[in-house]
Amino acid sequence: MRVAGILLVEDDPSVRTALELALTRQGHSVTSYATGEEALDHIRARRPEIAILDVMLPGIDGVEVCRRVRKLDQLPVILLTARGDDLDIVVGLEAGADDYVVKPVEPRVLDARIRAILRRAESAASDRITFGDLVIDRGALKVTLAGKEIHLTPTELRLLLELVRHPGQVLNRRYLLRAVWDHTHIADSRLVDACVQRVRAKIEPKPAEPVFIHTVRGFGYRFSPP
Amino acid sequence: MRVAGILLVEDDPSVRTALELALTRQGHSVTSYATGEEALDHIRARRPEIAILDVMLPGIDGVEVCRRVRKLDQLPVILLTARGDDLDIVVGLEAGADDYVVKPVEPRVLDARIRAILRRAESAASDRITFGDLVIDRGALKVTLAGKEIHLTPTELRLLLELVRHPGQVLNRRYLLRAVWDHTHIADSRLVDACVQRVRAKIEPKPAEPVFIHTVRGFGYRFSPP
DNA sequence: GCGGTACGTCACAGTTTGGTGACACAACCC
DNA sequence: GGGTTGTGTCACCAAACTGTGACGTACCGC
Repeated sequence: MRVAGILLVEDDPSVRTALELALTRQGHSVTSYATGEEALDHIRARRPEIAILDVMLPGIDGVEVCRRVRKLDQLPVILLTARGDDLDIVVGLEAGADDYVVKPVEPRVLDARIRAILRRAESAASDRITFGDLVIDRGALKVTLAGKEIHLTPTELRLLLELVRHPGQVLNRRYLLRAVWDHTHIADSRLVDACVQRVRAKIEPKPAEPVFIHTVRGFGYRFSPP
Repeated sequence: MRVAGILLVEDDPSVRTALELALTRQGHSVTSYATGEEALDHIRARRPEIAILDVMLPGIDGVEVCRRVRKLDQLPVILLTARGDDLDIVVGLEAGADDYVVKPVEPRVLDARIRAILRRAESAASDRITFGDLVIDRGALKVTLAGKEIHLTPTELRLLLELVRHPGQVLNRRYLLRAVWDHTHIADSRLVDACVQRVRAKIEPKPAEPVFIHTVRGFGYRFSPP
């Protein structure tokens, strides 16, 4: 299961690569940078779910990135450092970090800490569902594909949500007409098909070979993640 | 500065006393117990702000207390242990703990971790919220934009507060009518829209391209910081 | 390959929706 | 009372959305 969009900032290429690999193996989707400046740009542009910042960075350091992020946002932050100095920990946490982890760290432990923080951060926040690159936020009514927000019209969104509510199930047109359009419509209308097509055009990388919304000839449509 | 009602559970009397003393010195108000059973009773009865649980306890251990607490509540939990085993950490965090601290711990560090967790837990409950340039002071009922105070009428303020209470969530008009106007109004009234426009006119730098209050066509409005 | 059926595609006009400014009225305060 | 402020409503407009039907295409059993 893919979980979070993680921003990793670490200037040492070998550590960065190792952590990125480890986190990816844990099922996270990771983007990494070597500098604080890039990280801040990424945060503003892409809104990751959590940031893991090395404290020692050239230019803007991790603690400073953390401080600036805190002015904008509730983005959870984990600080990462080679030094386990108590004062560093206190300063880091005072800067607004949610956790402070001393390198070297076991990937399992880092993963558990990430999940603990995300659990806390998101418990009050919206419920979102992730299918590979596709993220559907039912609270914010936002759909993103590979981090890019997709605009769906109300009907399209209702249709997608209805399909997603029953992953793997085939939903026939009559059912969808009642659930999404809530009227007992003319049975043989191209309405559902047209709407499915519109949704596909927006969320399917290749609409002709859909990976999310599959046609089940003679029955209806099935949403199943790739 | 206001501090927390902390529940401390630790069976070793000398450690318990030392921690209690240290945390009290940091300005916290601490209640301590030696067993998990007592802790659960206290949590149910007294609703502390945060629990610090030793993992090794006679009877119900800290991890189990944590698990049970999590079924009830969002109460923040820090697990405390003499063992720094990776597996323990993972298990503890998976049980729902917000942090995992290995003894012996510097009081300053424990304090910083407590504050970091409370900061996040209380950010939703705090009196002042900042979204970029926009500062909303729920205690003083004052709104400032880039340092300049904005005058909002009572209804406008209630609407803004309601939206801000659910950042990122789409709130529909019916909900807002009940929450802000508290009457089950005529369903198709432009009341909400008009009020949103008025708030926008005051807090949005460019009301035509709002950055705080977004329209979600067909559903309602969403407050999300820029 | 063929006929028949089911589904995909498309453009467009009618409809819906929300933004906007004006306005009436109530409440409130000198 | 007279002015001021706050609030709900309305009419109008632009923009966005959506159902529809015609037509093209894929699929299936034979």
